[in-house]
Amino acid sequence: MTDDSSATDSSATLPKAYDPRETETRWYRFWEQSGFFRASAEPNDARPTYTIAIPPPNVTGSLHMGHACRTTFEDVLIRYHRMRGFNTLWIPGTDHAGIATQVVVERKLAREGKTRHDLGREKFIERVWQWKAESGGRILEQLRVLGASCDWSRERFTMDEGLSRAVRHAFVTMHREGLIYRDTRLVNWDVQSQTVLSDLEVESEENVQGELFDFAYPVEGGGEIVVSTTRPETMFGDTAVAVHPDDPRYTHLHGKFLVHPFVPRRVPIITDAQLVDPKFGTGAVKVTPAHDWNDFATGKRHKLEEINILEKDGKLNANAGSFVGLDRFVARKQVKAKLEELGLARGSKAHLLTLPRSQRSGTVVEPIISTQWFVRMQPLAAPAIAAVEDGRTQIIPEHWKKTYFHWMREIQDWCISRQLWWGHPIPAWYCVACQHTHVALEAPARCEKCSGSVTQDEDVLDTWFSSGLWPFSTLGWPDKTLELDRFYPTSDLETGYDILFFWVARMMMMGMHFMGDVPFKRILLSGLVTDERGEKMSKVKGNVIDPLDVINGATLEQLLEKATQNGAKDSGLDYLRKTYPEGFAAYGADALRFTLLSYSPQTTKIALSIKRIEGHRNFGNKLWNAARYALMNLESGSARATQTRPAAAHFANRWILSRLHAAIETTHSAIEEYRLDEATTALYHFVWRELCDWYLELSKPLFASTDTALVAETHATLVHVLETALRLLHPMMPFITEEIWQRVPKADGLGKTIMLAPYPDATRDALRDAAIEREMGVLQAVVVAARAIRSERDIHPKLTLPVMLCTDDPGRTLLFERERTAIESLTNSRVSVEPANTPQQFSEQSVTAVAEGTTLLVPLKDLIDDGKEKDRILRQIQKLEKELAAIDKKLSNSGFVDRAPPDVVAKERERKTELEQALAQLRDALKKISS
RNA sequence: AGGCGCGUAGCUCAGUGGUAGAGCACUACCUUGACACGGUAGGGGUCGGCGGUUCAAUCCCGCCCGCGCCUACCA
Repeated sequence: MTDDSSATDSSATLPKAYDPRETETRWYRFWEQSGFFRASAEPNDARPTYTIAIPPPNVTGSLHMGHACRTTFEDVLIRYHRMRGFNTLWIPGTDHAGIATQVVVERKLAREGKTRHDLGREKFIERVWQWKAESGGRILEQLRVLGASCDWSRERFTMDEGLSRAVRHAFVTMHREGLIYRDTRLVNWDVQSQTVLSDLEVESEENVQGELFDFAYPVEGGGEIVVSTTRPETMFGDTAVAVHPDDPRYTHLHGKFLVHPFVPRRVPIITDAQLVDPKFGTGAVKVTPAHDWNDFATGKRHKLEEINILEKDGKLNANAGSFVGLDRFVARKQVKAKLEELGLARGSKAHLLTLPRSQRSGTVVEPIISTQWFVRMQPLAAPAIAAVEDGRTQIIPEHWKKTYFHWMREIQDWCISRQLWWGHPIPAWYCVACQHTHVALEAPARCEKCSGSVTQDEDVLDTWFSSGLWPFSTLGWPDKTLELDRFYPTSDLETGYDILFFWVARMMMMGMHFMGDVPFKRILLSGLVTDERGEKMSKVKGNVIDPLDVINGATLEQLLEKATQNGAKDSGLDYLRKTYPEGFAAYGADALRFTLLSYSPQTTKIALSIKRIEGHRNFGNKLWNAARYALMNLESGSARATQTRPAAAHFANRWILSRLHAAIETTHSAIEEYRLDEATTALYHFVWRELCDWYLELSKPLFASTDTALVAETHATLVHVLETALRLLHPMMPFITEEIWQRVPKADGLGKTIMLAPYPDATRDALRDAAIEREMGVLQAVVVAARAIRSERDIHPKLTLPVMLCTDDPGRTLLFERERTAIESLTNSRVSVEPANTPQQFSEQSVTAVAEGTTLLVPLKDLIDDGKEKDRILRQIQKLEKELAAIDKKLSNSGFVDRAPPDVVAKERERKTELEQALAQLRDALKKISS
């Protein structure tokens, strides 16, 4: 804590340092209560629309950096378009997040010593809704803290009535069209959550150190055949052993049978060239059709029996004989032991394998045979592929297109039923009497075939089924609404690349299918936010950075406490201690936003650095102080911001208007290209380096002038540039810009809020002036050179020095004479403009520097150390000689002169002349010292 | 195994076929009436390696090394 951070300066209207905490909530409340976020539903509103459907966060979740990142990006696009006069709609909402939410509630129940089965389905779902009521909406409050300007009046939830109706409608329609079907096949089973999973919900853990276990099956009538397996317990489901048809080792066994050592079963030896690689292991493969993907296919080829050996909880069932009731991993050990005992074990070796794990529970997924609902994907994928191919939807960055196409072209049918209780019930009913299946929007009273009674399918739909409809279900679909008509297709979708398949691809398919048009025109895929080491944030690692802690501040103790609560390991706590010994200051939402925006969208990893956030907090403070300076000076005049460029004649004023022009244009094109990182760089540079470092400094002597017209012009320029810069920055830093903007003196009728002010326009707000910029370049070079002399000589800033600017160039002479006061003010010197040959005539000892064809001469009789001065000049000479040599080499190369573009050659020649001139001047200076 | 991406200053990252950039960190000096969450001036890089194309390569192409991710397979 700095000692006087909250102190106020008596002479200024603003506190010395900007404190975001109180400001941010205050302005957000004002915006929301004023209805500024609302999209227009006016039937006659002719403005173009700009729409984003928010990626709905988990309703019971809380904000993480990934959300913060996307939300900020979306908010910038929304605010930018709103300021540009679009009818903008940002639809907020939440997802019911089936498994995730159910697991959380089950865990809470477990703490009471109960399971969901103790409660029963109805009571359990009540508990989930209760939990949703408690924690739901928290995450939306957190989006508000970030400044998200969503149209909250249109907030949706994937399980609310309207969206549930959309889900039923989609299911029934697709079923009628033959795109949804029910089938019995091998699926991924999560024994912990006790539900089936889609392929995408299975993650593979690579290079796990496992064991390849060999054992022998006795052959009927004598002999044996040895097989290898990583899952010995599955042998209860073995219904064949396969060998390669051409493998001579096993030819004599073709057609024979094996004796299962544990259960009364004859196991046939089959030949299969597809399954068996004779070079692997023993060349003989046990076949378990009910529990392995390849074996399932093999079983179908050979019409093998499919024997399920697992209960839903992963324990072995009655098919495992005396092993019944054992957990799969316990069974594995015992099977091996028993085989040893029987003398059938044939050794084992270490083996690297890939384990399929449930994305949710982390448990090893078991393939089992089960009856489930599926979506036929190929017919849906085709139009979604075409839409990206022909550019109706653009993917940014473009390289993700390949990944999208690859997945879409190899797409597998999607298992959409889940054995959960929390989710959309499947709108299917089965006749108790005749088993007939009814799929309908509402429950049928009785079976349409036999009039028997019906019961509803007990399963629910995969969460992603409802989120796939999000871009249009939130707009009222399946009804034909004004909103659908106006806002579909939406404009941009911003999300993490990790859910490209889960969500984005499915929205594309659903959108094309139901709306006949793409759901969004652009897909913007952002990277994953990691800690500063580039490691994925995880609760166990303890490296999770909560956006709210960054915004509101947190002590190290608070960070450690939170990490501990989340189950962080000691190494994680050490990391926190080491990396953030001081905790976080309250950097504010603006600083966090600006930082998240500053990372290139091309990158797949956003290694969030707190130092960078701090730097952007400092940037906000810089802006704040620029405003303090401006407001303080404006008090003495009557200048008002008008949102129209003032007529400026003076050098400094014209220069800043010219730089403003560049800043506006760069920001504009950067946003249009979704390069918000470039926009932040441009704005940072403009505000700090150009506005503060140069213009504000140049304005100081102007305000001291007695020329009242000049002072008035400078007032007008200053207030205009400040007000425009605020508007330019507003989408990225909404809070501080509003806070300052409200205090800027403005002409009447400029509105109540910066967020509805027009976005700056280079033509209206600024004026490019290339000649002035060139002059300023000369002035800056001379100033920098003079300052360097001071700095290298350790001359105290308070000491005013004489500086001679020696040149024969009439333009420069004029410039230096005209801007003498500016140069003097920027360098604390007394400037005189002299002829170019002055150094030769100057007999006193002096320090020399060369800039822009001008020799700077600073007579410093008492302050000069000849040796040091000589070294300094020599170093400068060496540097220039090196550059000159490189240019000479190029120019003496006929290939370059003949074949390079003429302007490039001309540029090199020009630079050569400059260098030669500068070198001559430096050598003169050197000679003078040496003599 | 295939695909994609990455490798640039101590750190985090931009970038370009024509003299290598930013922020932070670092060094020195400075509390000057906007700002020490600051100012001024500095130091620091054979742009992962090797070849090729080119007048010219950090950038384009090929190979290699290292890292990350995705998809598939693994008895």
